Parts: sequence; C-alpha cells; structure tokens
Amino acid sequence: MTDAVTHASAGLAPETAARLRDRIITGRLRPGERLSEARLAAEMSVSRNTLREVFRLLVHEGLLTHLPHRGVSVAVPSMAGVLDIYRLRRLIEIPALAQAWPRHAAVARMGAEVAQAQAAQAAGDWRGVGSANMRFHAGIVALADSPRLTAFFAQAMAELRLAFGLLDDPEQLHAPFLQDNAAIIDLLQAGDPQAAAARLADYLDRSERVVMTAFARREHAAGAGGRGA
Amino acid sequence: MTDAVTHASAGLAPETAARLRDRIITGRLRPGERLSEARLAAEMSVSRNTLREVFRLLVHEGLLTHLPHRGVSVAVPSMAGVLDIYRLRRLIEIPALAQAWPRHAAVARMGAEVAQAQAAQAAGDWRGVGSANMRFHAGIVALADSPRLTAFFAQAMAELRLAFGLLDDPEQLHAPFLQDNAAIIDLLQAGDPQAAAARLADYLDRSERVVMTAFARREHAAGAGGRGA
DNA sequence: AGCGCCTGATTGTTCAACAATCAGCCCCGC
DNA sequence: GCGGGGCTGATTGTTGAACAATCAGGCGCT
Repeated sequence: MTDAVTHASAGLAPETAARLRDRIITGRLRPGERLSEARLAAEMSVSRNTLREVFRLLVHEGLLTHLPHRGVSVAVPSMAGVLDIYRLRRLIEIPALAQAWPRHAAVARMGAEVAQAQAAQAAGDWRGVGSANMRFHAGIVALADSPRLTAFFAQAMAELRLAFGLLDDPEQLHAPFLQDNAAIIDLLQAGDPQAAAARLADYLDRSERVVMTAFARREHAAGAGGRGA
Repeated sequence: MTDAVTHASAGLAPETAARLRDRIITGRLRPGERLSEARLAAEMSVSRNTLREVFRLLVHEGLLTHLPHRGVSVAVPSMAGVLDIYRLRRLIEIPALAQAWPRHAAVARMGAEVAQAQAAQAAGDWRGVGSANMRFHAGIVALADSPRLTAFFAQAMAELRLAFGLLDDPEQLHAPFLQDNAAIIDLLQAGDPQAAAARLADYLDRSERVVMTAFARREHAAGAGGRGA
C-alpha cells in the first residue's frame, strides 16, 4: 500500500485528482491556500497541463475555487455553504428514506457501514468514523435509485467534509450520531420508513446545529491565533 | 448578435464550451457522433489542449461521453437516463414547490417565463418554447434557495434536452403543458403551494409519458432508416 | 479458414514558448 | 507629505509540436 501510484488504470489525471483530493480532505492543504500551478505540478510529478485538468475536476466538485488570472485555491467553507448543504440534505435524504423500499440492496450496505463505523470508533479512528458515516448517508440517497442524484450527493458531502476538516473535535462531531444511524436502519428494516425519516430529520437538525455552532465559534476566534490541529 | 465571440470575458475554454453545447443542443451534432480532437479543434479555431478542457466540462455535464483511448462522442440518451431524470425531477421539484414561499423572488421570474413561452408559441418558435419551459422549471427549483441544487438541476435539464432533440415533433412535446405552468403559478400565488405541487406532479407524469412514448417509438423504428429532422 | 502480427490513426501526456493579466512598487507631480 | 500613473516581476491562459500508448482493421502465415 504505497501512497504513490496505487494503480493508474484510469489515467493519470483522475489518479492525480484523487491524490490531491486526499491532501485537501486530510487537511494537509488548508482552506484558502493558493495552489501554484508550476510548483504543484513539479511537486506531484505531472505536467502543468495535466494538473490543470485536475484543477477543473476539483473545482467542479467544489473543493477548489478558481479566480480568473489568479489561479486556484482550496475552497473556504462558508456558513452559507454549510447551510445550503444541510438544506440539500433535508430535501434529498428525507424523501429518499421516506419512500424507501425496506429490502433495497443499499440497506445491507448501510448496515455494514454502521458496523464499520463502530469498529472505527473502537479503534479511535475518527476519520474512519466520519468516512463510514458519509457512506451511510450516501446509502440513504442510493435508496432513491438515481445515479445522478447519488453522484451529486457524494459531491456535496465531499464539500461538507471540507468544512468538517476545519473543526477541532472530530469525536464530538460524529460520535453521538452513530446510534442514530443504527436506529434508522432498524426502523427501516422494521418496515416503518416514515419513522426512519422522522429520526433522520431529527438527526439532521442536531448535526447541523453542532456543526454550525463549532463553525461559528471558530469563525469568531479567527483572529485570535488559535489554529486547529 | 453575431453567433461568434459574443464576449469572452470568462476565458476561451468556457466560451468554446458554450459554443459546443449549443451545437449539441440544437442537434447540429447528433447523439452518438464521434468528435475527433484534431478535426474539431481546427474547426473551432482552438488548440487541442483547450478543446480537451472543454470536453472535460461537457463530459461532466453529461452531454458528452468519454471512452478511454477512443475519444469522446455526443451522449446518446437512454430510456434509463430519461427515467432517472424524471425520478429526479419528482424528488426535487415537487417538495421545492410544496414548501415554497409564495412571494419568493423566483415566482416573478417564473411568471415572466410563462409569458415568454406563450410569445414564442405565437411566433412558432418551438425551440424558444422549450427553453422558456426549462427556465420555468429551473425557477421551481430556485424556490428551494439552494445554489447547489439549482446548478445540479440545470445540468440534468440540459441532459434531458438532449433527449428532446432526438424526437421529431417539438410542438406536441411542449404545447399542451403551457397551461400547466400558468396554473401552477396561479395556485402558488393564490397561497396554495400544495395544490400547485399536485398539479406539478400530474404534469410530470404526463410529460414523462409523452417523452417515453415518443422515445420508444423512435427506438423501435431505429433500423427502418427514418431519420429525424 | 483461422490466427496472429503489423500498420495507420487517434488519444494521452509532456514540454517549451508566448501573450495576457495581476499585484506590488517606485517614481513623478501636486 | 500624499495620491496617481506607469513599470516590473510573477503567474496564469493558450498554443503548437513532439513522443508514447493504445485501438481498429487489414495483411500474410500456417
């Protein structure tokens, strides 16, 4: 499992995009940081042209922002953006879950994700908990059986994760919500999607409040020099 | 109003993308047609590199498909794709309309689009009717006040329009639905978003049926040599 | 007739160059 | 002393050409 060149059967640009995406999500590249084409191209051992292609990809995913003639920088999550994404999540996840077929194939995957999240929690791997949680909610969207919606949602969640990366305390962020996921699965398998959807709505409200609170606190203390992680 | 170089303040690649998008939507480039990089680059007077950037954009929008080492072609709309998009429309448009604030700024825009569509209908400009209709439904989505959702929906509608382009009879496609739009506006302004949403749901069912019927007929007659338009 | 190889064409990637634009700075005039 | 104009250096935007990798189709060989 070397970090370099896992296996680039999909072409160099997508692989480089994945590497850069990882750097952004793990926080090695900080929001607002400017990305010089020449420097980064040399550092990642790809040509400037290929890197530009990568940039287009990640800009479209919302992880980078592009200003004409001023280059690209890592997107800085805004409170407006976080609010927008939670509005999205309500609009998409709740109906998807409410009208779900309880024996849908995605339900099994969601159960697996809950187990994986619990395992990661036991191992103290908070990043893993977050990943599993996101895949769980991607599973909810998959219940709607729309490839386009699934792709779009994954993109929005990646952007949300960017905001998570800004916050300090990943444990407090994800831990209280693991039981919600388990409860949602139970209600769904019990044949009561409406109750599951209600529980999901409640989860979204609480999750949003936690994130927004932490976000506002951080934004308030922005000039105080307290840098996260 | 020259077709060439409206004003390229946004850079050459986005402008070229717009030109190519227009060629696709208007049907000058037929679905399935292969797009040679070198030939098209010369024809549009841009470099191969820039054209590649354009390709990435339109591939992500769903208007082009890319096969490794075999180049890009105009996407061929599938029945599965059309079904997916209508599933999307139900999932997005109906809740957006149902929980709409009747005095939302987008309502005025929607009214204007209805008027514009009627004007285009009177002028026999069926492409204009289609465009206005799409902007009308984009307005419905705008009621949800989510920039991300709005962008995503616009993309899906562009893809749907690709499927419309395959069908022969644009009049039959859009004409019967103009009154639906007007009724939706009326119900919304009368303060009854629920009724408006119900009407929208009905519209979506009928619209989908018309499109799918025409689509199936065309697909059935594919080998018969009857080419459309 | 069936199979593999070779050839031509197209795509994928890189490199180097030039034009256009931006940010910061100095110099000049008031 | 202070503000404005223009210059300078750096970065991005775009182009063209080159080379490697891959695919499609035809050819000859067995």
